[in-house]
Amino acid sequence: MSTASAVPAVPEYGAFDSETCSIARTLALVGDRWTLLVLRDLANGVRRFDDLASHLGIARNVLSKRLAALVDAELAVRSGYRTEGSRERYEYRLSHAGRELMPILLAFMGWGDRHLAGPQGPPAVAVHADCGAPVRTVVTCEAGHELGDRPRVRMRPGPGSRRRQE
Amino acid sequence: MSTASAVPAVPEYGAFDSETCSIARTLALVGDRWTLLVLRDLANGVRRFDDLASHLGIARNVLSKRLAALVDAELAVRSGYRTEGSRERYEYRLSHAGRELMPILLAFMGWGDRHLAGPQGPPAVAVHADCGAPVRTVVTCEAGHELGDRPRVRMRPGPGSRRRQE
DNA sequence: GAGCTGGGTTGCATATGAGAACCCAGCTGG
DNA sequence: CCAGCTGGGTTCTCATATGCAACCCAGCTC
Repeated sequence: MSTASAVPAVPEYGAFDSETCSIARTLALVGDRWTLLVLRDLANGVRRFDDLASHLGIARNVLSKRLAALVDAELAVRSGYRTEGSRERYEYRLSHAGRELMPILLAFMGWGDRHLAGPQGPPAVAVHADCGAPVRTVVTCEAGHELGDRPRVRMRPGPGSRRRQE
Repeated sequence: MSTASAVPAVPEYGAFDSETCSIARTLALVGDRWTLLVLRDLANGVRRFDDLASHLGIARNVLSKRLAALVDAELAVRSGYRTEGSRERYEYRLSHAGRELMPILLAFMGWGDRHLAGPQGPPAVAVHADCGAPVRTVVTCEAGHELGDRPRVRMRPGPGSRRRQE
């Protein structure tokens, strides 16, 4: 059963705690089946409960929980608004932290465009709001190299690393 | 209930099908609570069932299904290997397409580093395997602009776009 | 005062996940 | 030549999450 695996297969990496990892921590916030899609729609200006529910096809109770979790995590902000001749209603928008998730969404989009688009091409194109040119995510290193589609990357323990128990 | 919402709140965007979207399609493959973590570990060289199960803390039946799905989607490859004095065993590695998911993982990591790392700093640092310098993901446009942490992006329908039914 | 609309909550059926036990093939040691 | 170990799973049961439909409520218009 290899419990503690005295000699782990990948010593440098395997010895570190899986949950103490920025990927795992971020996924704990937004890594379920719906949250990233909710964020996508919020990023695209869909702000109202019913519009989100109907555009996403998500169950309303689930949407309710997701939105509450996003507000709780301060990735989204719920605020009241009122249009004339109508009582106060509520809407959701991304917070600054939430908007910083955009690169993640764009990375998903880039991969899907390259691997899952049919023969007709990608269903949507993301463009720079200022200049109108298509955008993409690239991986670069601080030495200025661009790492390409299959970046060769190694993980090193950082200052906040924690060894695995047991 | 606003079913078809004759005038959708975000006309240009809301009229398009939510599932016909590269983000949604990619999430359909890798967007559950475990798959991206499995991919992270595969990317870091953990290749064996027991090592994955014990490092991730994932239930073995779930790991089994996730790996089968990854192999099925050709994001991972299962192959036999044998060490001397031992029968044939199996291991999993990323395929080329799977390795191209790295930018997504790095985007998650970058966000978590900035928003969820404790006072001690990030738990791990991703470095360029060739030069050792830390890497990051950036969003750029084809006109050469760098879009920063909260990229201002607009979605336009692409060649493969589909309008929403009903 | 009846009905519409936005923004939800409640209750129930089903699907997915966790956790532990079990299984099987082939090596090795006694 | 059989017991036990190891890697790589499967099977079982139980808990949680999700989907779906129905319902609720407040304020506005008619």
